[in-house]
Amino acid sequence: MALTPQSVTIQEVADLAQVSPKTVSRVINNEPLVRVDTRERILKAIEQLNYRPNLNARGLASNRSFLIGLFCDRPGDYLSEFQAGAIERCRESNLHLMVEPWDITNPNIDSEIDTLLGQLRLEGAILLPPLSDHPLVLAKLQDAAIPVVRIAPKKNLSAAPSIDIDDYAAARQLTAHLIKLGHRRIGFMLGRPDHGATEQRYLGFIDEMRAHQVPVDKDLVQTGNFVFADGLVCAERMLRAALPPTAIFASNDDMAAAAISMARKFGLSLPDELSVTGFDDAPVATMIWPELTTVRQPVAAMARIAADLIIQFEPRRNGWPHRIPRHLLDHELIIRNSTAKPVRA
Amino acid sequence: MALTPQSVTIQEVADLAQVSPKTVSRVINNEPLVRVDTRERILKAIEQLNYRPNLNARGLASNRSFLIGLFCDRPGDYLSEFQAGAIERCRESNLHLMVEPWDITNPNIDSEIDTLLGQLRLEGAILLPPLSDHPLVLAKLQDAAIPVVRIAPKKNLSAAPSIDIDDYAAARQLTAHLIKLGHRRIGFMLGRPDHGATEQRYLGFIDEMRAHQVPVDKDLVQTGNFVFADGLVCAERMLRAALPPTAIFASNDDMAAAAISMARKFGLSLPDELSVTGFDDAPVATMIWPELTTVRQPVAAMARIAADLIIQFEPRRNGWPHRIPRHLLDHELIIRNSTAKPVRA
DNA sequence: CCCACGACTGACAGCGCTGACATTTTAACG
DNA sequence: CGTTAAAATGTCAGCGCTGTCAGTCGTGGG
Repeated sequence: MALTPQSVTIQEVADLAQVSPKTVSRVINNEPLVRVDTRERILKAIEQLNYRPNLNARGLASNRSFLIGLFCDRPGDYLSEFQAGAIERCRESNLHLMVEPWDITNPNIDSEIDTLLGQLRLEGAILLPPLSDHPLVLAKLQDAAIPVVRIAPKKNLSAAPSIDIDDYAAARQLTAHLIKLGHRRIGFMLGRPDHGATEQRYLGFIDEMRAHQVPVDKDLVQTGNFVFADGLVCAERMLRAALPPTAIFASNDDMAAAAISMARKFGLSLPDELSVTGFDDAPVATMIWPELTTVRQPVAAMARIAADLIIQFEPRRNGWPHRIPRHLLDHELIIRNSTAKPVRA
Repeated sequence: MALTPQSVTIQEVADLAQVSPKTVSRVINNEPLVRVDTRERILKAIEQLNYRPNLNARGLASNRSFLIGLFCDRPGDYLSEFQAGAIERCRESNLHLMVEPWDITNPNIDSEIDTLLGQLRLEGAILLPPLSDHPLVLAKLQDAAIPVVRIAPKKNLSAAPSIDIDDYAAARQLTAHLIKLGHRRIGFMLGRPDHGATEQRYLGFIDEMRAHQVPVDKDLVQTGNFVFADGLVCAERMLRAALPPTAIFASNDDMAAAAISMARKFGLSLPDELSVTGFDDAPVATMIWPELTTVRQPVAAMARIAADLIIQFEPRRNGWPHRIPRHLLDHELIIRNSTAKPVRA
């Protein structure tokens, strides 16, 4: 009946530990009336078999769900656009969205994923970067036969469909915009190295610079990890350079905001003495002055498609309905007033 | 066995529609081989009995979960601090967080909640404003005997525990800070009227002003609904006034950012010609210049406590472990450089 | 030595639903 | 009108676990 190979059940644990399933159940639920040595024997069996109780069965028998709802109004400060898009699509099909943050630096991620996947049979998983490229996570999900959608992945580590925008093309456009304005010394702030977008945006920048025969000064390429604080440091280094840039291409809006903040500390008048471009069109893009020239990603749409792909997935055929492994969505170049012609000294 | 009164089952629907449970199941799952009139009869029965299939049973029988995981790295742009805190606590107890946004202007919220609660038996629900005060939501959850924790609620509509900071006291402190700097004309931007914090922050402002015998000009009190765009409008109105303020108390950081943005358009030098205070210490607070004087809320801690309360809840006794209905957490006044002594003309 | 009693464990049914398969009905056609 | 296949519906077991309640075991007191 099961679509997947039978996972370990309470009965198997009971057999191994030479007790009844009920006693195993007692241990699982931390009930008191179990002798210490019995409990230990059972615990050992659980460990040995790598047993994870099935939440549906537990829930059905005991009338629980093991789920907590976080109720809120429409997405605002608290909820990201992405979640909102995914949740909306889930609702249409009577599904629910479970958010599972994972610290990729955690060495236990392995067993934690086992626990999650062992407990409940997810309909699918949407992977945000940098998890889109995490080999272990991808492997585990594949083993569990859980359909996966990767958002903005780096490599083709998996046959799973991916969704992203053409970061490379967008970066070229943004760079072209700066060059067209007359900039020749342009600094670049890289994002987190484990995000796929980081490389694409950089390549787009480089290629467009080359195409216009504008030299790229390696001193003006710095890693800001998509973080405001790091962006501050990058910007400071660039502005202190012997020949400071007249424009900075930051790989996201937070770092762009940092560049603007730092430029202000240097007493520069914006955007005349320094043009800055961001990426993402985050809320901050229009909350600062000058407002950021940036690239808007259709984040909610990406999320919706991701959820939709999972919902459309045909488990029987073990296949995706449309054989489009790679969805490239349109981005939009948004020119605001953080970019202008450079003033010549 | 059930802790709650037996809910409607597929059998009851089958009886009413004079078919077998299996056929009802076919309708639920949108299987094709059901005659149109049979389908309609069943649909009518479902409607009439207000039947909602039990997800645990469905999942157990068909080896599914009806849950989609959204996998991501540690909370950043996409994930709010609040969620992160709640999820962390849930993990410790092997629970999962399901995010359920609800549009309170949606007239169908009633039946949507029914659907959700009918489908799965939530362990508990955390209500964020303005849902913390939504009478219908509160009533439904109470009927379903689902423990509720209300975040920053407005009224005592419910016996459920609540968690918040002392918005009133914090607003008084912030106001005192401005008055101490020498401000006498202070504008105030109200938040969304349906948030409990809105009133408390305003009252704190008013009372502190009165305590120092500083008059409050009604023209300088405007509603910005916690939104940047509205804040822009408010700020413009205030700055256009015959006697513009020397300081603006914005009820959150987004609106404070708007005030700063607008002040810049008016050519004011900040913070000398206009002091601005925010509230929340949102990311934007330190991404703009001048950085915002604001109040930091322990958001993650609040979330953690909320989840913890639900986990600690004793369903058998139908009671909360510690009889502390109202948790007041400490806030922190953060003075940055968006506030300064007013320059006198 | 027996009994009572508490500590511990097991037997068993059933939570609500669906998969596999059996059976009945309907439609199609000569 | 009979035959046949397809369509529509039903039967039944069982998903994996826990609640209830009925044991079993060991210990201390009489």
